[in-house]
Amino acid sequence: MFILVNVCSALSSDLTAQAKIRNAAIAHFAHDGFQKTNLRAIAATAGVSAALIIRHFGSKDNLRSVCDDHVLQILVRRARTSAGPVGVQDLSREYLADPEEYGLHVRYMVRAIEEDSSAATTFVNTLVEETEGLFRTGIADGSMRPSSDVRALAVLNVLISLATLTMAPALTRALGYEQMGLDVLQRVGLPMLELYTHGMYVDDTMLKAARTAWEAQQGDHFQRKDIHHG
Amino acid sequence: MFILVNVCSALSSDLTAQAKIRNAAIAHFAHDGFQKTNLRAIAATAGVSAALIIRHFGSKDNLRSVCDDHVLQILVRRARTSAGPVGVQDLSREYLADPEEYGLHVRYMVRAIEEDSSAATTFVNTLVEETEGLFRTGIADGSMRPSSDVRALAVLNVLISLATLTMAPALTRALGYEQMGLDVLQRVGLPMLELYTHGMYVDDTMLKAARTAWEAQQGDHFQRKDIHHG
DNA sequence: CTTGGCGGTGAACACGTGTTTATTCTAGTA
DNA sequence: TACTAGAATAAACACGTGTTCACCGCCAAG
Repeated sequence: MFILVNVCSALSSDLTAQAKIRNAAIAHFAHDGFQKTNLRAIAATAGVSAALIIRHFGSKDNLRSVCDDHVLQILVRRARTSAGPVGVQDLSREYLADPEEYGLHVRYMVRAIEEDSSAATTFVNTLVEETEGLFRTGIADGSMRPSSDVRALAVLNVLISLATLTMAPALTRALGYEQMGLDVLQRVGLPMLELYTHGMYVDDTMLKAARTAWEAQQGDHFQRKDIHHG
Repeated sequence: MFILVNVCSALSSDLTAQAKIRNAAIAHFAHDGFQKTNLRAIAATAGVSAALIIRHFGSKDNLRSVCDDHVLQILVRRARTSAGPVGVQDLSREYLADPEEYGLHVRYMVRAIEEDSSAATTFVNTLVEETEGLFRTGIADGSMRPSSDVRALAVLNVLISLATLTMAPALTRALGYEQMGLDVLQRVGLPMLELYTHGMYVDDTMLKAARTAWEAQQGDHFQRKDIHHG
């Protein structure tokens, strides 16, 4: 229901059954996540039977990887071409600008990131790559400060941009709004830009302290127990 | 398996069955998420039968809410007492400092945030509140720059801190590391501190542009279609 | 007209999993 | 010892869901 009717425009016409299924699956995965959507719901949205999905895609997992590839291709192409001037919160701005198409794909990727699928890795890497390039040119032409670690800075920025999407509900509520919207985004975007232009500390006490502390720690950091992940 | 053996110390002793089940559930929910863990796995870790879980907690959902309350209580108390000087990446630092106990609870909360449970809202709100208070005193004593919107700045900071946790796998890989660890955290932490002390733009071109653009847009922003969420 | 491939379907199967039920074990008490 | 309340369990149940299977039009080729 809900937004699923919106994408009917993308599947009501004379598309092939495979495309209809794929689009319906993308919509459902983006809206409910991979695990929570069942094949019968996808089938209903696509106007086919559940058996046909298996016939065409073999399994639910394979359907997912096909959707991954499709969304990834679209988003990556879009990320490469539309290298905006800021490049930081483009993602969230475009997300709100065109909820029907772009928003669907971005939401799909957000879900993929949360579930840590392989497509998410490629997507994040592409974003980092583009951002890093943007930063390097910015530093070269003098519009940006030089950084000790451009790569890490790019990662940090992508992280922040994506975080506003993945944690949109919590963020929205924390600011007292009901629904994510342009107002919420501007409310967060302004401090973000302020942070980007002049930071939030008045001097470099913290920075120096951290630098010396970490340099001193370099000798024994390897004897720490590592932490397991996923 | 994996980290679950680590928490055996917390449940192998003479705890009551309810506590054993609760701890086992917290470990499993933190490690695999709510949906992917089944009652029989929790029962096995706790050394009891699946039926006993239902007997004591009524349902899986209720068990979840009990775990939510328990973890929330611990984390909130800890957040309130240990108001560190920086307050920004404390979370991730403590996360790595004590993976066995604190890390488990933080991971639990990260999962709760991803699944957007009600406990996550309370937790995020608490963090934002604490951070905002920290910022206001920092601004008052002159160690921090004044901000046009302290609340939003606090939200932004909590967002960034939590993002490094929720997207730890993607972040780690984007920097070319195998596993999250102190090295990764320092690699991101340094640019973060640099960003916090002097920003990354050399002038306020972007900031001014955004400000004027948004002010001009204030007249017609309400006629945009809103986006639906979750 | 028959035939064979192809897109498509409904019903059934297999299995994981939350929950229920009947039963057993255990400890405290008279 | 006998009894009872509650803790704990194994087995069964209910149900959702991915997948398989037998079958059905339909349409071009012979």
